[in-house]
Order: sequence, then C-alpha cells, then structure tokens
Amino acid sequence: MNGFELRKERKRESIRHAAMELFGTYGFGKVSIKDIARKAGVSHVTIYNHFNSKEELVNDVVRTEIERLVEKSREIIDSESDFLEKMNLIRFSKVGLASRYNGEVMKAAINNSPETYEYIDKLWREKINKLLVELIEEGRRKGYISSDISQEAMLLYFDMIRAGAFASVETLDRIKIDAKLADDLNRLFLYGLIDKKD
Amino acid sequence: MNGFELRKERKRESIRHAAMELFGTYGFGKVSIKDIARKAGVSHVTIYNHFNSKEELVNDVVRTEIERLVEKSREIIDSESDFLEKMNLIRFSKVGLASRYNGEVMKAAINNSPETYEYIDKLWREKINKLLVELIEEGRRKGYISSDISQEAMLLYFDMIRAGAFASVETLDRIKIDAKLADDLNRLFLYGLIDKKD
Amino acid sequence: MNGFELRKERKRESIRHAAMELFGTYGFGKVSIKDIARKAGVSHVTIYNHFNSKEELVNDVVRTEIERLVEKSREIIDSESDFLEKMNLIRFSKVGLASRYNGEVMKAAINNSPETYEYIDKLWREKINKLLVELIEEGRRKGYISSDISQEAMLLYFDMIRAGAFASVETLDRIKIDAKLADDLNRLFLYGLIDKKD
Amino acid sequence: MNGFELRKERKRESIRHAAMELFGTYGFGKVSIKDIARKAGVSHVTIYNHFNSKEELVNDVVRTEIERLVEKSREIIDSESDFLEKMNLIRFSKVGLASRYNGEVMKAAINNSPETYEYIDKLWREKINKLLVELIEEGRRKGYISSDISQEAMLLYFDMIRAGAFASVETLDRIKIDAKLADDLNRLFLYGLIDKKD
DNA sequence: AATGAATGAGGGTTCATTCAT
DNA sequence: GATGAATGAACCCTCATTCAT
Repeated sequence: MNGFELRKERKRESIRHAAMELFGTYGFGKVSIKDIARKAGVSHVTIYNHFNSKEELVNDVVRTEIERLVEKSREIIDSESDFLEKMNLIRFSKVGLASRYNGEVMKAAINNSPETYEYIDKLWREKINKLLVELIEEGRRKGYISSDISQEAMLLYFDMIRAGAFASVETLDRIKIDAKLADDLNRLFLYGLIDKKD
Repeated sequence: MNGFELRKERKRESIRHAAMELFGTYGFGKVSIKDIARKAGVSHVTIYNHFNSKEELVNDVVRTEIERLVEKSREIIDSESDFLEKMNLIRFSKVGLASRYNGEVMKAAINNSPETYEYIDKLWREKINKLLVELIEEGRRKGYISSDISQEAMLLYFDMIRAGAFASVETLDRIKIDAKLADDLNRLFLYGLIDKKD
Repeated sequence: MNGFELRKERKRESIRHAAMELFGTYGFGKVSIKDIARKAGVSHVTIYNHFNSKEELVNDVVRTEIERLVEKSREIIDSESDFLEKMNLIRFSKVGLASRYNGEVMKAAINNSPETYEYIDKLWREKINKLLVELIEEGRRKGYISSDISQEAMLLYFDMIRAGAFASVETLDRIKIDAKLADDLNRLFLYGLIDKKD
Repeated sequence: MNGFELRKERKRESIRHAAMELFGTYGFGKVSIKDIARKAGVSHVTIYNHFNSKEELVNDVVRTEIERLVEKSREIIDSESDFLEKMNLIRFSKVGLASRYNGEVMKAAINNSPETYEYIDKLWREKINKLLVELIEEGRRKGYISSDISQEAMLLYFDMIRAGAFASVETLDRIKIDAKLADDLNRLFLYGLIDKKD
C-alpha cells in the first residue's frame, strides 16, 4: 500500500468507525448517511465515493466487526487453555467485545434488510460457526460433551444463547456488572436448569 | 357490546391483523401506515381514526400479542401436568405460538424506538415474567431446580433462550420441523452442555 | 318560531358560540371543524347539518358578530349625548366590545380567504360605515369637523385607527388598562400629532 | 463572498422572493413549501436545504423585509429635510415600500404563529420603533410636538396608523392613487379630526 | 336529526442518492 | 478526490367533507 492508498484506507477506516458507533447506538435504520458524514467530519458525498451505497457501507461495517470477533475467538481456541476455560473465555470474549455498541450493531444487523441479513448470516456461519465447531469437537474428544446430542443442536444452542445475550444491551450490562449473575448464567449454560440429583 | 361497537372492534381487529403480519415480516420501522392500510383494504386515515398514531398502533398490536401469549401460558401453568411436562409445554407453546409472524413481531419489537421498547419490556416483565416466576417457584418446591442459582439468573436465562429462539424465523422453523433437534435443544436447556459423568 | 325551530336555533347558537371562541383564540385557519364540534359537545357532522361548510360557518359567525357591533353603535349614535361624547363612546364601545376574542376574530377575519374577506368587508361597509357616516355628518352639522376634508378620508382614517387598535390584542389590553394612555390616544385621534401653537 | 457563496445567496434570495410574494398574497398559513418551490422553480427539498423549516423561512423573509424598511427609514431620518417633511416622507416611504406584497406580508405576519409573531414584534420594536423615537424626539426639540403626550402613546398611535394602513391592500392602493385622499389623511394624522376653531 | 366511519387531498419533513463544480 | 446543491420518493399526520346507519 503506497501513501495514496494508505490515506484512502485511513479515510475509509474513519468513516467505518463513525458509522459503527452510530449504528451501534441508534441502529442501522435510524442513522442517516449525513449523520455519519457529520460524525466523520466529511461530506456525505465522500461516503458515496468510498462506499457505493448505504447497504454496502453497512455490509462493510458488519464484515469488519465480525472479522475482529473471529480473530479474537481464533486466539482463544488456538491457546493452550483447558477446554472449560476456553468455553468461558469464548463466551466472555464475546461479551467483552460486546461493549455498548457491539451488542447494538449485532442486534440491528439481525433486523435489517433481508439482503443484509442474508449476508451477515452467511458470514457468521462461515467464520464464527466454523470456530465453534472446532471447539465442540475438542469438547467431544476430551469427553466433556456427550456425543448423542447433534452438533447442529449444539451450534443452535450456542447461537440462541448468544443471540439472547446480545438482544438487549441491558442484559449485557447486567452480566458485565454482576459477577454472581454471570457465574449463575454460566452454570446454567454448562449444566442446565435441572438439578441432577444422585 | 352492541352492533356499533362490535363492528368497530371488528375493524380494529382487521387493522391489527394486517399490521401484525406486516410488522412480523418486515419489522416496525419498515412498515408504513399506508402499507398497513393497503393490506387491510382501508384508507390510511381510517387507521388514524381507530388508532391515533403509528406508535399507538404498534403498542396496541404488541399488547394484544403478549396478552395472547400470557393467556396460553397461564393455561399451561395452571394445568395438572407434571413440572417437567409444563416446562416443555411452555417452551413449545411459545414456539408453537410463534408462527412466522410472531417471532418477527417480537424480534422487531426488541429493535424499535426506545419508548416502544420500554413499553413492551414493562408489559413483558409484568405479565410473562410473573408467570415464569410462578413456574420456577414450583420447580424449586418440587426439588427440580437447585436453590443456589438466583431467580434473577434463571429468568434471564429463560429470556435469553427465548430471545435467541425468536431472533430468527429460520431457527423457529427448524425447531418445528425437526423433532430430534427440538429434543436435543430441550435437553441442553434442562441439563446443560456438559456431560456430567458420575 | 315553534318548539322545533327553537331547539334548532339554540343548537345553531351553541355551535356559533363555540366557533366564535375558538376562532377568536386561535384564528380561523387553525381551528378545525372537529375542534368546534368537541367544544360544542356535538358530532362534527352535526355542524355540517346546520351550516353547510366551514366557510358558511365562518360567514355566519362573522355576520353575527358584526350585527352585535352595529346594534351597540346604533344605540350610542341615537342617544342624546353630545357629539364628542358619542365619538368617545363609539371608540370605547368598540374597544369595550373587543374583549380578548373579539379583537382576534376581526384580526383573523381580515386574513382569511379572499371570498370571506370580501364578504366581511361588504358587511362592514354596509353596516358599520353607514353608522359612522351618520356620526360624521352630525359632527359637521354641529361644526366640530371641518368640511374641507372628504368624508372618504375620514372614514378611512377611522378604519385605520380601528384596524390598528384591533391588530394586536396586546394593544387593546394596554389601552384598557392604562387610562392616561387611552386619553393620550384619544387626544391624538381628535387633535392630531402636531401642537398647534398661537 | 466568493463564487460559491454568491450563487448560494442568489438562490436563497430567489426562494425568499418567491416566498415573499406568495406569503404576501395568501398569508403564511395558506402557502405551502411546495407552492413556494413551484414558484421558485426548485424542488421543495432544496428549500429545506437552504432554510431548515417553514418557520425559519418565514422568519428569514420577515427579517429581510423589515431590514429593508429600516434602511429606507434611516435614510430619511438622517437626511437634511425639515421635520414635517420627514414625517411625510416616512409615512409615504412606508406606503411607497408597501407595494402589493409588502402590505400583505406585514398583515400576514401579524396573524401568524405566536412564536413568529413574537419574533417579528421584537424585531419591529428594536429597529423600527427605535427610529421613530428618534424622530419624535426631534419633533419635540423643534417644538412641533407637545410634550404632555407620552412617547408611549405616540409610538402606539404611529403603530396603529401604520397597522391600519397596512391592514388592507386596498387601502394602500387607494392612498397611492388618490393624492387628495393622501393629503387629507396626512392632515388628519397631523392635526386631528376636530376642527380647532380660534 | 344526529352520529361514527371513511376518505382524497394535501402539509411539513427526511432520506438515499445523483449532479456539477 | 472532495464537496455543496439538488431532487424524487416516501413518511407520518391533519383536514374538510361525504356516506351509511
């Protein structure tokens, strides 16, 4: 990347950043291109020069965000920690990543145009789920996870928990603040609602 | 209710119905009053005559939907079934209720304007959570649920699972179609991800 | 008028009354038929049954108001008072009549649709000006008013003073409250701005 | 002002001009933004780009108009003419300025929304009345105006005459056409209605 | 005679996007 | 490459008026 392209990429990044924050706070639908332009300190037409439409900007922002999440998860999975430890880290890493605006971004993404949703969903499955499958496989190999529950169900379960946690910023905030609550939830996630007696 | 009021309520219901379907499919923000009017086969002004603004229509639709859900849940909880049975029924009843548009409606509701969100959230907590608390209490009394996990965490867990399931129509559809999947998820929900070896 | 027509006229009067107050407070344009109906405690369609359109209602209200003013002025002019006394009374009677809403009604009338304006203007000339001409003639006969100023100019002058006073409610209020101010204005009206020395 | 700003100001001016004419003819309330856009030959959105709302456009138009009036009056008052001459010029200058749409603009302004009215009223008092006070003071110093009539009353009198003259376009037209009428009115204004016999 | 239901026309405003400089 | 100007489409909402009971 020469100086030219570097400057260009820097401007793109600053637009993306402004967009990300606004999308996170107000949702995709409520944020206008002009809002983003104002926050990024450029003309709104400049946004069209760099990204071709609002939809492309949204896609770009979301892709970037997911890639960051993938990177983080990758590190955890490839680390030397124990399986249960990784499981916690993954879930906490997500939660950790999900600072105020992250949760909102995902939440908004879910509710966007069908096309955008398809796009995000595909990305998610290709990248995040691939990582989770690896983790689950490790769990099975090490005997933590019973093999009579399908991988599909586990992925879905993971997804549901994740979507549930991300559905409300308030939820995330409560989890982050209240350690006992986080611990309880983790236990429910790992060992279920029912008290196995005997 | 005399003839006048009956016809009026019928018209209100038909508008609500059209609104419900559209909100469910496209989300609150994407559906205009005129869209609803077209679908309901009335002038859009008629909608304003019956509901005073878009926000009031949204609230009305959501309230109605939640009330239906409450009623259904109430029946289950008050029934004579065994606790685990009730648990399943509740979860299935929700899922069952959540035909295509139901899931979307809730999904959209989550993502709406702060005011509307507050409104829904309050309704939810007052009505649905009250029912769940009853059920959890019953679980505890009957020894199914360990008492060292806070009620708060359990409600949140329930909520997360629910929000997660409702987050994607596709998810709901898969659950409804695939009995093995539904069963696996139920086991994960009740007994957790980790295989307790003993 | 039999009982039937009496009840009918009473209803018309109550609608007129509600309309008058609202027009006075908010101006013709800002008051809707439904506003009037609400205030009069009838259905808005009832207004259409009694008056055929908003314009006709406006005309009716204005006509009524002017007729009241004419009646009051007539009494003054036909009274036994001295000319200057009558002059004062007329001006004060107008001002007196112009309690908050009267001034506004006239003000609003001036700014209404061309047709309505024409209508009011015609009424005004036919009724109020006719009275003023009588009064001016009396002034001339009794030697108060010089005859080398045209009647037309005097009428216009009167009109300007009246329109000016009515243009702002605030003005009317100040005049009513401040006796010295009222007196000064009267002197300016009768003897002019310039101090005739000699 | 560079080329950019010049073109911008020109467009603003053309919109203002179209708005002014329409407001003058039909009143603020009756003229829609789209009407103005049509007359100015631009999209109605362009108006929103230059002025932010209808209210701001109205305020801008009125401010501009008053500023023009102030400028003209300032010239007269600062000139070398005799006091009575200035008095006439001022009144005629106003009348002269009040070509068809001017009178209507003021008339409409009087009847507008409370906020806009407040705004105009303040401007008027700060600018126009300040000039009049200067003129009245000059009249007093030079012995034309008796000092036992309060300044307040004189300003109000001036205002009433002005408002009266401006209340009806027809009035202004008659004054402009008929020299004898203008002269008579001037005499009434300066020397009053009553023939002071000595 | 009185009313609630229903509507077409229109008002102010915002937005994503294109044009011209 | 960056920008201000311009716009068509759409949105929420209100109003005077007519229809059906």
